[in-house]
Amino acid sequence: MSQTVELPNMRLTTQRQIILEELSKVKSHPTASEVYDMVRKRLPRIGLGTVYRNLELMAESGVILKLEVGGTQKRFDAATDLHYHIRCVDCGRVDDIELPVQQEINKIASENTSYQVLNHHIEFSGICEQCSSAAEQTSVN
Amino acid sequence: MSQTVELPNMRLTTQRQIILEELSKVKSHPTASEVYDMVRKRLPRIGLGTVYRNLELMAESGVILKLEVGGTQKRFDAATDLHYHIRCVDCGRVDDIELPVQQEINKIASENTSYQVLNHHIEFSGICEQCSSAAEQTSVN
DNA sequence: ATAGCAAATGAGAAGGTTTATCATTTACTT
DNA sequence: AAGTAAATGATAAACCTTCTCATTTGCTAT
Repeated sequence: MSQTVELPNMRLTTQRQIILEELSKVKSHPTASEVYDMVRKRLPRIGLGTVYRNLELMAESGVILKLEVGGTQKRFDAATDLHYHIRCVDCGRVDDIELPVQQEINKIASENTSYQVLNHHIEFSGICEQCSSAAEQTSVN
Repeated sequence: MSQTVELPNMRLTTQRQIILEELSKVKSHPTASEVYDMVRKRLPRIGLGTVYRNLELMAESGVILKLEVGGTQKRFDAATDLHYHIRCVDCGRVDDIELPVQQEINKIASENTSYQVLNHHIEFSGICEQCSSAAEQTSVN
């Protein structure tokens, strides 16, 4: 069943729908250009600017999540519930990590800064399975 | 007193020394081009590439810290002890935040991922004092 | 001291990601 | 079904970072 998606204050264009659909399909955290590649299979004439514009707009309105994790490119996530991420220092891929959300540390942080604390994100870094086994292969020689 | 700085496997060039000195002077977490501006006051003919190259090299050898926090630019920090950061969502400035380092969560994370966990970083987001009071000014009208 | 050499620099080009511009198209209102 | 503002596609521009290479510089071994 396809549920109607809430896109506040924007028109429901084909492009927007398909961008959101494609992003929702994957569990990875694709970059804008990866989303562009996915969407282009269904809408070959879509412009890269349209993808950027809509990812940005949807992130602003809270429909999706923009991850400003390490690496050069921003990544996007259709799952908006708060969860943490782990990034491979070798290949740059980003995965979710299961870890109870520590909502109480916002409070602790508030007591130690002049900022008005809004949120927090924990990013782990490590080496993913693929890169780990690839490294083993090459070191055995 | 000026202490001799350890720069393993690299020549002690004037440029490197001054880049490190200038970075050590500030408590902020400047971007490469901000470091470039600071250094250029003392070495007007230094190239931007040299600044990037050396910040990268020093980060690799652990002399300084490269922060891959949110926003488009990477930031650098002369303090290499593990500590957390808070970033202003309005102006992008980054400050240290006092918070006991939760080294135990690396272990918890390890039990919930196929990655080999190396490290973690917590980034808070919020609104800094300046932006907060600036917003108050404009809303009172 | 100084000659030799590899490493580092400076200047510029090039690469990659993201944003801006603008004529044309499209979704929505009446 | 017509009108209107928003969105699109194509392209250029902006921006950050990395690369290239001739020249300079720091270091080593005379």
